[in-house]
Amino acid sequence: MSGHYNLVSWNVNGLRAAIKKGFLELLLEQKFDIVCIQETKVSPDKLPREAKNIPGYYNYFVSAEKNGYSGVGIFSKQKPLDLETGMGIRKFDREGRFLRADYEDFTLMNIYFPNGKASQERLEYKMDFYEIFLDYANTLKADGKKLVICGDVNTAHKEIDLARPKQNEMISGFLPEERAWMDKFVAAGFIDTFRMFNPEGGNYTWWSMRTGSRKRNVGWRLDYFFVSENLQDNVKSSSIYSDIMGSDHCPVGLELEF
DNA sequence: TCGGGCTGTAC
DNA sequence: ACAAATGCG
DNA sequence: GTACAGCCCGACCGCATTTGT
Repeated sequence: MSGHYNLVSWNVNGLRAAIKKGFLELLLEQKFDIVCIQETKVSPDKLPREAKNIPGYYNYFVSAEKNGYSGVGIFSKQKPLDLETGMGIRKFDREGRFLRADYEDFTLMNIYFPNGKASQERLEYKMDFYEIFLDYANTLKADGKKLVICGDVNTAHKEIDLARPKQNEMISGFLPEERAWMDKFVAAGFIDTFRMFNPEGGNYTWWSMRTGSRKRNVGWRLDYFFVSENLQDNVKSSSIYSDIMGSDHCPVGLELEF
């Protein structure tokens, strides 16, 4: 069995706006075998025709019940053997944050984890989502599945993962409890693939739009590719495409070799 | 995220 | 049809 | 009385939707 997969994950901050800024080029160049996107902010019936008719790709979407909110999607050259559109828990599934695609060589999960900044309630919702997801991933792992987990995790794991750690210790996205969950997730055997190759600070995937932070690189690393330990040897590279514009996040990438 | 305006403390 | 306000991040 | 560190607060951008005229 041998194969090569080039994957990319991108929080596009509104798919329709991203398309106007040239998002579809990423697909038309055919460089990636699988493209995972988050924050599509669109329901399937409002999705532009051209996004559904990209030569060479199957496409799958879930959306929130609330209009213009959340939503994730996958473009895939290979047709997955199976597709799941949620974790099976209504309070999470109604926000369109989870897609799972099963391939012969691995199981892919594309996730837009909740943002906890708005209120205490939303922080609790985020922490609940984290716990349920870890249970879900551990169950698949116990089955011997090879897991690839990507998306917007909405937490910077360590001090090295954001430009202003001290100022944000009490802000959702870098709270002790959020970071502790990421410790637990990693301890459970899920590998932050970017750190397999790059130990340096200054590598971020999100920059605030409000004060021109991106050109000064005042950012956070919120977007990740994780793999289960049984896939570690198949990881060929993991990257941050910080020069690709069109969203307040930039894409992250993973190359797998079987 | 960043600056202004306010407080308090140190010298 | 356009402008302003709102919700969310 | 001046200097400085620390805290609080508000404006800030962009997407999509809803509301108002």
